[in-house]
Amino acid sequence: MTSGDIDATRGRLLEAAGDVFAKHGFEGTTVREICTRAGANVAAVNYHFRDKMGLYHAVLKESLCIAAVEPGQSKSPVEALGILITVMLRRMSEGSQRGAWHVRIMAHELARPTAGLDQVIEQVIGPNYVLLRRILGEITGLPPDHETTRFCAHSVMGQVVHYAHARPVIARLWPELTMTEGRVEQIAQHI
Amino acid sequence: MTSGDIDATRGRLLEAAGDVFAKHGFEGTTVREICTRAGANVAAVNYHFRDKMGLYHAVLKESLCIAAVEPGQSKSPVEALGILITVMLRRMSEGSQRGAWHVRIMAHELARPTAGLDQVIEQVIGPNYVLLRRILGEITGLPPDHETTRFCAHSVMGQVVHYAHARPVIARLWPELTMTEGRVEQIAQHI
DNA sequence: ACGCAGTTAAAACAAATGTTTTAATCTGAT
DNA sequence: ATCAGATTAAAACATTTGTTTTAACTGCGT
Repeated sequence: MTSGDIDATRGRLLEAAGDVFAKHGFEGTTVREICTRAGANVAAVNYHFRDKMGLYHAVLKESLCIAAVEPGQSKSPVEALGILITVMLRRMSEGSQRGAWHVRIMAHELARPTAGLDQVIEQVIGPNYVLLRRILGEITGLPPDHETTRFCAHSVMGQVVHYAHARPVIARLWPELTMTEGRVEQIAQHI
Repeated sequence: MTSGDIDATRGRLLEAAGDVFAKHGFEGTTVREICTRAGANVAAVNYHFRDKMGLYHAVLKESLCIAAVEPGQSKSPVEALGILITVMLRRMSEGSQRGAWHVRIMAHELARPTAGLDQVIEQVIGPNYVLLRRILGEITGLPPDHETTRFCAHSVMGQVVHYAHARPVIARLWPELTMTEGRVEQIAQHI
């Protein structure tokens, strides 16, 4: 099994690890559960990746490369802002898909940071942050690194991630809320 | 040691447990670390509280009773909103004090909910939620359970908790930000 | 002094976890 | 067919975890 279906078990390991890490966080997951899900042996993790930590970083690298946001630039700034918010919201609201991994993992990293936090910030949050500030700067007429622009950016990010991270709380406070396209207009209206 | 300094080790246990649970979450903490910090024996946890879980709930009950927010009602709605936001922000920005426990614990509960989540929602978040909606309803002229009012409440809560939960991220995105009284005016301005 | 209930200390236990080791199995080229 | 290297499987290891057990200690009333 050297070539052809390159590393079937390695791929299954990554897939299972993404699910379990997203659910339980790094410390909370056991390599045995990952291997059971992947139908692999316990030693497979230490063979294909070096560590449990090596597998974690591999999962992050895999799930982050498809997470960058880059909407078209042809629209007006306010439209671009709406598009960006929509994209972020939609990405964070994806069910249990691959794209939702880094959101769940992010929640765990916020509670208990590991070395993976810098990875996520550098490759996903940072770019989105500068893009958001650029758009907001165009809207307000202020430079992107102005204090007010930064505050606005944090307000937007705060509201967006709130609907992703605080979902269990929101579900209890407002059980009737369904996650459809009706929220993008709310956020767009709020600015 | 039946009376007088009622349960010295029990109190030390609660104190240490609050710190460690806030740092590591429920699953991440070991009863041994708690007992070491408290200068108690390993069996002390199972003696004074029933379980590790019993200690966890005791910590929550202790740290939640001083967390309710109830500002004076004599001001105008917009002033009340400003006061409420200020109080929430200040409470969440407290250093490593007792009052900051439930914020850190909340971050862990969001990432990995346990039975303690309902406790926190019921005793802290829920009351603040209805109070916030009442104030917002007075401002907008809409009923407190109107859809728009709820969205506004979630926007406010999202921004507030963002500065508390996403602190490690913010620290990397905007290292120069210092947590003073300069933020309350920002949030108050944003509404 | 004695005993008694409440409390603490030390040791042990069973289960779980990350990792390693060692042997088996498979694949493809010679 | 055979050999070498890559991959998988099974078992074992050392450590850590929550919990229990058993004995020692403490203060206090009789």
